[in-house]
Amino acid sequence: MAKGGGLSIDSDPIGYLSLHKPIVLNSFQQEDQYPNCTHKIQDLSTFSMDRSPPPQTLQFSVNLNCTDDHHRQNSPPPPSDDDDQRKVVDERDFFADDNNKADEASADVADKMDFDDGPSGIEFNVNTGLNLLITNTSSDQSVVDDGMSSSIEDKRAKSELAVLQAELERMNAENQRLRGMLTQVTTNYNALQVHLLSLMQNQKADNSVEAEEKNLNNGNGSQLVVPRQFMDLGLAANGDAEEPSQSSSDERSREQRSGSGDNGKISAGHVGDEGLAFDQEKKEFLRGVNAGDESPEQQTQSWGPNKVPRLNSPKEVDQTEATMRKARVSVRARSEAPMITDGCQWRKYGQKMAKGNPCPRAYYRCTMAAGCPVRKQVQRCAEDRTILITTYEGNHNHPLPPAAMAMASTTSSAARMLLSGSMPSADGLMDSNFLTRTILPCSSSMATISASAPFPTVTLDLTQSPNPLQFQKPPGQFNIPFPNPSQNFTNGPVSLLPQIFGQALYNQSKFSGLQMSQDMDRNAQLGGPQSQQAQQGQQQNSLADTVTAATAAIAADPNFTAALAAAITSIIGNAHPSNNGNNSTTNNTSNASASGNNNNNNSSSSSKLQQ
DNA sequence: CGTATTTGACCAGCGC
DNA sequence: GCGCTGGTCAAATACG
Repeated sequence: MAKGGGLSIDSDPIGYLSLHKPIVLNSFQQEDQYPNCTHKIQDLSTFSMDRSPPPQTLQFSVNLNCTDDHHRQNSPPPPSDDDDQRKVVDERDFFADDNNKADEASADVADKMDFDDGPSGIEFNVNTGLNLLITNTSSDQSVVDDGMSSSIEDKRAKSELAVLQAELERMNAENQRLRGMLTQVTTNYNALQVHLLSLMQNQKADNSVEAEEKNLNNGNGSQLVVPRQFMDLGLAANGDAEEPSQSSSDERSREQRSGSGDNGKISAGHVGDEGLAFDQEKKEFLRGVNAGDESPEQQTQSWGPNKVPRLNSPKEVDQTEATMRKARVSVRARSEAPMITDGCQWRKYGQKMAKGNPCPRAYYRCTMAAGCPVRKQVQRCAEDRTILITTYEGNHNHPLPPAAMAMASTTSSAARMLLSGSMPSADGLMDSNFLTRTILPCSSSMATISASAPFPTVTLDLTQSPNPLQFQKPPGQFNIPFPNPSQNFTNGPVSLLPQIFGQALYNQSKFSGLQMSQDMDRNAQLGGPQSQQAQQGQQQNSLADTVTAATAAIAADPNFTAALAAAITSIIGNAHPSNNGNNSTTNNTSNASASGNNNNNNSSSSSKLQQ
């Protein structure tokens, strides 16, 4: 049996295809049966390759044009129209040394035969879709045996194979180019990160100088003092548990309601908490409540004599607190599950029907540690009930698992983003244009800041509605791109998000800039002379924190390398006026990312809460 | 029996 | 002051 033209596919260095094994394309019939057969390979240009780990698949189709009539006489009847399935020919058959096995393989190859009565005899086309299972071997020669021994056929086959090789080379070149782009993007990302850190460090230095100067000039910084609640939205998830704002007011009110004799429960709860500054602070507060020597408002004012200086006006304090303490972060995601998995343990403590929404709103509190003040509300969107709206409030007072740290970090950063953005404005409205221009130039509706609501809220929209105005978002908003924007979130992908940011949080500890940001938070909470300046610096840094968290998250996991490229490309592309930013890239990469990260960590979340 | 959930009641804030 | 609404409490209930 004569072999056809040789097919040699070099192993591509990039990994697109590693092919050394000889390929033997058996004819449909052996040549000794049909010596005059003039099979002509018409088309060998359509093929695709699979980059998945070995065994790899090379899939292409072969059109054979035969003018001889022997096939009509001996060939099987034409297949039905739907008989176009492509068969996978096992390597054992294709690369068999003896003809018998090759013949067996040949029976698997014939897929589609289109008969055509030509003027000079019978002519029919054989359109064969091959799905070759290829493994990496040491052989370096591939041979196509179409059953014909003529040199003409061999040459034709060779020419077609040359086309194939050329296509392979083209794809190799394209792969190289894509790799180069990825490298470039990664380099740019690193450069931006370094630049960001340097800017943040410079900012810190400037703030320190300014703080000293102001202290010298004014003697006190009370005029610009930020309420404690405002500063509590730090990176508590990093293990730096801080007393969140919500808990302060909540427990204050609770204490007020319960009276002085009902503090044991709360106090006991804090015994087991991490050794943190706010514990002493709260104990002092509880002591004050027990003593009953201060009204709630006075307690608020004197909340932290060692933390935050008293404000000039108690009314001013209350108004500021009322606005600031309730800063929230809302996450919108498509999910059939009643609650997204965020790594924390939650206990439901209430459910109410909210106005304007037929779906009830569920109230949860974190139960991972006694006295953890974090609350969250879960409610389905009235317009689209597949969308789950989860609103987080407060900071955890305990260490969190990575998955939980993720969401906590995200919400914390987002909240600080919100607060820092609203700070400079007297009416509580942030300069969204500034934020949009400077930090988040992309225009997709992924995150929204609403400072006009009674409580300033950051909304991270993971649903990416085709119409950003579908949910009537208020003015003053900017967006954060996520690598998985258009995914129809189920419980799986939703829970993936915390993993992303959780990993990012691990990396954050390596970033001096973020550490500096945390230091600023501590300074602010300690109410030291640099608190207000630190807060000012925080205004800039908090924005960068979130962006850094997102980008670091992607970079942290090799599986998200493609997502990194997509995300940054999206940002760059959206920043460019001529690019309106399509989602195809991010969609593809996100899918790959999701599939590459199978360790969907539901970890410590209460399974009951998922039902 | 311990824990989690449900659900009606209560409270605070806000607007009229 | 009254009503509305959001948020929380806590007794009752469900569940494992």
